[in-house]
Amino acid sequence: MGSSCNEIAFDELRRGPWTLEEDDLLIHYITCHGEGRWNSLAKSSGLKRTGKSCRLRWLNYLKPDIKRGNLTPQEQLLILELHSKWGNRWSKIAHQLPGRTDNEIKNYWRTRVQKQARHLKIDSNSKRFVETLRRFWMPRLLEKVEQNSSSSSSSASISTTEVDQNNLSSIWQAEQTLKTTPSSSPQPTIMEIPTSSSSLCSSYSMAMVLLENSNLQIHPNGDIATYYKSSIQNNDCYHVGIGNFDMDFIHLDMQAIGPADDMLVPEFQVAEADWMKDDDLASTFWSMDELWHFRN
DNA sequence: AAACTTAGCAACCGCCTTTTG
DNA sequence: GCAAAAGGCGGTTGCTAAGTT
Repeated sequence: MGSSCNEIAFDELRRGPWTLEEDDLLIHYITCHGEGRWNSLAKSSGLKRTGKSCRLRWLNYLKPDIKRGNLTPQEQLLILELHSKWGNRWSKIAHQLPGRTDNEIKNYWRTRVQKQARHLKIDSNSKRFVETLRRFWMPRLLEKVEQNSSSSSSSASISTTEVDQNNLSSIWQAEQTLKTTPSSSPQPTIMEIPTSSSSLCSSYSMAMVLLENSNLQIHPNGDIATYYKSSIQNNDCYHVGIGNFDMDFIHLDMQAIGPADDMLVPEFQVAEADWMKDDDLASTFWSMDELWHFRN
């Protein structure tokens, strides 16, 4: 269909890995003219690439706010939770993880998570695998989050789990709102979570991390969470919903420690199916820590 | 040391949706 | 309202480095 001129142009299109020169050209062009209109951008910039290729390179690699390096346990937890909720909606999941791309999350899922499914001979899309993640892996990640935070609090090193005390107090206030709500209330209470909490990486509980992440991404301008409170075996239980994000928590009362150490712990207890009692499966899963990137 | 395998990830492909003229 | 172009998304491929035999 195209003219011979266009065919020649097509033949000249570059493919494969980008060179430093091409990256510089793209960055410089976008800095001057902004992103978008990728096809005309590709032509005007002098790059011998398709518009799609330029767009992908920019969004997945060159954009300044791209975060590089291993996913943190917090991020892994969030991916697992969101994937169980939304499935392979990589772009949607990526929107909940600042600086992470859909491609990166997709790769993570395929290379790490599906590998485990294969290892366990479980279909990664099956309910059973989801339960395995919830029962064995998510608590393990949670443990890792706690470990990281305690080690970071005892050293001066900067890490993603470093606590911003001001934001922590905001979260604490939000939690107080949660706790003071009558448990007999038949209607969900609306709770506002301050946006200033967005940069918090809580070292105290995954619940806080999840709240923070959800807050950060779903409602950037004044956030509203709904929750239900109930009580099981003397523990306060909460169901928290922020936007499309829902999760159950148990409140563990640790009075002597004080506000910042009061914990909300995700409730991963699910109805125990027979296969869950399979010691072999459990030990197989637990022994796979080294295969996962719990470091960082 | 060489051959082979595996893991990780950047990049491409094709399809679908949205935007533009 | 329609067709073409552009953008977006999920699936797949292929390359490279690291690990294993």
